[in-house]
Amino acid sequence: MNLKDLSDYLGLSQTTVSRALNGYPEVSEKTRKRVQDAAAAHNYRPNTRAKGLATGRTMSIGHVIPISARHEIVNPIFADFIAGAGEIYSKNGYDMHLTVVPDTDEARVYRDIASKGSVDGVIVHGPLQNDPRIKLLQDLGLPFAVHGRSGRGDEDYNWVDVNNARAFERATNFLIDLGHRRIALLNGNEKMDFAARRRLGYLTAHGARGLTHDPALMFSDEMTEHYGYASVLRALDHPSPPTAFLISSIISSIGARRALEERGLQLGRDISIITHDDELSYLKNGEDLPIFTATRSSVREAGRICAQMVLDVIANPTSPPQHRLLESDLTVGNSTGPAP
Amino acid sequence: MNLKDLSDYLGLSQTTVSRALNGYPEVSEKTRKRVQDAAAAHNYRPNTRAKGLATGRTMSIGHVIPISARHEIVNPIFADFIAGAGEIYSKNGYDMHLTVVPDTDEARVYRDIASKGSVDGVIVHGPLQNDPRIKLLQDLGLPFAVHGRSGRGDEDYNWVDVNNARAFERATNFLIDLGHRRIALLNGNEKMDFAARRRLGYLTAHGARGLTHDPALMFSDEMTEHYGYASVLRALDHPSPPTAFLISSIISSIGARRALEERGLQLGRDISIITHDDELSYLKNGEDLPIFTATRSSVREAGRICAQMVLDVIANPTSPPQHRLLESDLTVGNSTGPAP
DNA sequence: GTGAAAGCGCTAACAT
DNA sequence: ATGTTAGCGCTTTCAC
Repeated sequence: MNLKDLSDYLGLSQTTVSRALNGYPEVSEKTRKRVQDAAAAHNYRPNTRAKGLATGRTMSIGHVIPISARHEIVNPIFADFIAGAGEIYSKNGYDMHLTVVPDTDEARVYRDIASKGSVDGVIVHGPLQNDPRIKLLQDLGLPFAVHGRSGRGDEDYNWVDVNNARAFERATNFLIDLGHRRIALLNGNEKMDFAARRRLGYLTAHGARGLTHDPALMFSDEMTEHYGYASVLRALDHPSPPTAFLISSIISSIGARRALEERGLQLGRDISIITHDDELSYLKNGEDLPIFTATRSSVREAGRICAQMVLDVIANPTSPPQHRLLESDLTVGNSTGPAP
Repeated sequence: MNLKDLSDYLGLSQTTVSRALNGYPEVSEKTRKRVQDAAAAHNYRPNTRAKGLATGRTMSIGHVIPISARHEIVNPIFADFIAGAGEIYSKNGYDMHLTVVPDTDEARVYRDIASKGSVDGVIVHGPLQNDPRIKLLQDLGLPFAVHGRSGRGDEDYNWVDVNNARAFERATNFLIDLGHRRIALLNGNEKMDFAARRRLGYLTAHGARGLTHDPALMFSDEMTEHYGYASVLRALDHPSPPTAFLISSIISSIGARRALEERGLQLGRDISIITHDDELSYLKNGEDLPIFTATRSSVREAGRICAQMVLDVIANPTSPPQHRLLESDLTVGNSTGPAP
């Protein structure tokens, strides 16, 4: 059932039917009602492509997901973010367009997307420090918002980010307050902006307390289970091993726990860990401690905000860039204890 | 740059340019070369919507992701599956179209998708037992493939699934062989087909050994961290607590471990757990044991297979339904030990 | 081997 | 308040 069929059936012109359905005021209420009923009865939906062609808007937003060629991992955070963004899109009649690319030829994909005219805007995932994609998108004139940031010069594009630096500064301080002096950092890949900021927070806390950090206890890589496992073993093999671990991801945390189990170390007694993204933090102690984890639900919220941002830019292309720095909102407390 | 601009520039008709670019044989090689070079130089990409309108194919596949209204969780498995599917799509010039919906109005979304003509086919995620979506899609005549299955009568649609029943049967047997007699099952929501099959495998193993299962040790819900945490605590509070846990998801496994830590139970000594989806299984013991986990990489492979299936159906709509039952391919061994 | 023209399903000026 | 008409950018007959 297309517009022509429907209008033939109703004995009206396509125009009138279209107007009735799209809420134009010049249609008589009686006609509108008749049209709407018929449309509903015949399950009519305007063809998206035709509508897009005619209006010049696609009503869809692109998400480009870079995949490391090296590892078979996709950050699970992504799923929650998508869920949040999806909510906003549905609510506004938008679709979501996903492209999965090897991180090697991302630029090409953006160019494609722009010239194929398949989306009205784009969300950038997993920004690196000084990510070239941002300039590229600006040059292409494609509306976009970034989940995260990309180094300095954050003023001239739209982004939503959590305060990673502060989160890790707080977490580190918390462990220092418990008496820990050797704190290992299992960070993400520090080419990624979020990981660089986390590292910074970790270092800031050390600096403020006059503590020196030990590079041998600082790890950086894609946050797989195996990485968590292997890094913990390496840290423990250090002549002067850490008494606490600060872990960037729940997935790596599993590997880390496995390694600690193997070494017979009991959490909260022999060793402490704090894991970012760990939803369960608040369960163990109800105390109102400072906060530093970005949980699944806050990632989802970030998705909502980010999606809304692109829609805003599309609606009003000349408005100034928007920024949102989210503070995390859960309390500390996973398997942490005083230094042994 | 569109077709008209390009053909004007070349002094050719749109027809010829289109033919040259789409590999039609009647174009002279000289012209073709000239056209291709110009297209590349000007970064020309045919407009997707216009092409779609003209050909009647959208070159895009829809993925509909149901979200529980109740919980803020999205199965992380999804991300890996998407990654695999995305690879296949890119390779074949297809796009991926994502719709996130509250599980309450999924049917409407499928109807929308079908009548809006925005995709050539669909992948069904997270099938329930006797999922009504399958009949709906068959009625709508939309090509589709299911990730997973949907109860009995699996013959008349396309699916890719892992052998969940066998996986859990093996895992249970493995624990029984180690001497465990009280094995708790932390299953997913048993309305979902995969969870029902896992339960079945668990029960089959008990039945074959003449053991009775204790319903008080069998849990079923969405696989959140909190669910893992709470279920383990409940199981341990049982007058006759389990000596082992079989856990359906790595996310719940984290909660479970947290609970065990709190009770001071040491894995592999006081208590055993085996977690489905745990990538690290093979690390601890190199032994060549039977296999039962679906890992991230095999989920990715499932995504590839499933995507290829829809493309096949689209290319050849009359071909008989395809089925692929994947056996899992990693060895046992996470935090398991003999019964204490 | 190349081009003119119709049409995919819709919207939006421009009538009336 | 309703209809006519001309596109949106492409593919595809049909003609030369």
